[in-house]
Amino acid sequence: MNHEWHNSQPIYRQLRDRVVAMILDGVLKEGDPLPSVRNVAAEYRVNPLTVLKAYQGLVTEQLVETKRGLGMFVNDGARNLLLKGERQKFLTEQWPRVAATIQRLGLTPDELLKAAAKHRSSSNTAKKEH
Amino acid sequence: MNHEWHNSQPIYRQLRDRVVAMILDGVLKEGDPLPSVRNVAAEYRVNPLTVLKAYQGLVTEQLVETKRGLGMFVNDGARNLLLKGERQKFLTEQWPRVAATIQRLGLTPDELLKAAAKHRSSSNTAKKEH
Amino acid sequence: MNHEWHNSQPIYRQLRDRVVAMILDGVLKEGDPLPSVRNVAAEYRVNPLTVLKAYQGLVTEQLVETKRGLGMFVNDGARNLLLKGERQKFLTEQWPRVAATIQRLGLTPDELLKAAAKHRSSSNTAKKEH
Amino acid sequence: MNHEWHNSQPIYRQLRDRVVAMILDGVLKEGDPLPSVRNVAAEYRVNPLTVLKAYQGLVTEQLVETKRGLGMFVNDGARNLLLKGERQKFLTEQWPRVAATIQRLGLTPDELLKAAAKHRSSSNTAKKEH
DNA sequence: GTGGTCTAGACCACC
DNA sequence: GTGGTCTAGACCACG
Repeated sequence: MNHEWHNSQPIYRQLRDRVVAMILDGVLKEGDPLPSVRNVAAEYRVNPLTVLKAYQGLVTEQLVETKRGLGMFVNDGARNLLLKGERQKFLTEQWPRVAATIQRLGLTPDELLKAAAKHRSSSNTAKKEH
Repeated sequence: MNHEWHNSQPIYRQLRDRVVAMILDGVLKEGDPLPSVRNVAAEYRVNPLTVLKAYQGLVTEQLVETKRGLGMFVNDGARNLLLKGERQKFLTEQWPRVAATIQRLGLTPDELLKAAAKHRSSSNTAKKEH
Repeated sequence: MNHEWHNSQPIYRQLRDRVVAMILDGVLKEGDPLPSVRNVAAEYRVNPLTVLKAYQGLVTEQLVETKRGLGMFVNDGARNLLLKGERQKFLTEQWPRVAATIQRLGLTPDELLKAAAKHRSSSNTAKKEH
Repeated sequence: MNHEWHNSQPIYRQLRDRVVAMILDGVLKEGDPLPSVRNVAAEYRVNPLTVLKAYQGLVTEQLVETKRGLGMFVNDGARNLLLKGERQKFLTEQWPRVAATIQRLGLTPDELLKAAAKHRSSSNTAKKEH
């Protein structure tokens, strides 16, 4: 499988978002171990330091904790914390601008739904088993 | 009036988007001159070079054309070009990720509309006359 | 008729080149009056000062001279002066870079001739009577 | 080695053309990294911003792509893209005027070839190994 | 180490 | 008055 980066965002940010998505989607449950830095680095052909930086961000967000010698694990309550924090951030920071753009471009709900559906298919390769 | 920058995006990008919005909203019509680099720089208390960079981006996007010694002017067809290009870009690049987030956070259309409405009020100060 | 400016070069330069071309082509003979500043400005929808600047350049090049109250006239020997000076300038300044580009792009004499022929047709509107 | 600027064109434009030439000549192959902004700036004794401007132009031309923290790299297909684009641009924009001048000055192919040959010798210092 | 953004200030060409 | 180019120097984010 080939991994693609949208270069608009730093890689470590994209890695962080990826993990967050996995938690929200229930792919990673509380108590589960995160995939090891080395593995991720190898699979995504990225510098291990970059992965580490992403993971450490998650620690300061209190979403995961590290057990020395064992690895990093999803914290209890991580999912709820995320649901609260991310909703807030999304609704106040991201959504307003997106909504303005939608209106400005005169996009109909129909077009939006169609576009969303089309792109969803390309991203469910790794998601099948939950 | 006070101008605020959301520091996530570079200023010149925000300036560019501002002009694009004015064209899409019909505030700037085709053939109209853009506010001069110096004026914008003074009003927004920004370095002229930064404004220039934004404007030159618009030139390479063929939205704007410069007449030597006179200033920069909105090109014919700029609005249509924008409507086509920006819709395309938005639907394929920005929207899919936003839609995924919405679904992941379990946000309802109701919440979205409410949030959009709340933030719209803060931005219609200067827009009254068309 | 519509006049178009290639904005890569300043207008006054293009005006100057236009007159030079007319002299070289024999459209303007020695002793002939140059079209009046006012007329040119009106026809080309350009600021008269811009035309004046072009004409004054020709004076310092000793190609034309001004007779107060009468206008500006092509000097004796202007054509020969041009043939010498322009050839020299063209062969040392312009041509070497053009030749390099031609070689780099692998353009054949055939393609060049065809392209030249195609564009010649668009410019002989004003040239018919000599 | 001493680097000279022909002051008729802005430096950043000359830098851009230099890179384009290197791609066309095969000195820079697809996937190769461009010399770093800082290095070029130092070597040519130019402000880094100027080099950056040249490079960013290449990015918007899609000839080059930047990898965060690593540098800028020649895109796949850059050479072909150039061959198509530059030929087109040259034949329609530059060549017609040059051809007109040649004809006007009554220059013979012989004179042109001689002039081209003379200037070629001054520029093949660094090109030997491919 | 890489590129990216911004500032302050100078100078130029053009209209 | 307009935009355009360049410099010098600072600071930042990224890998």
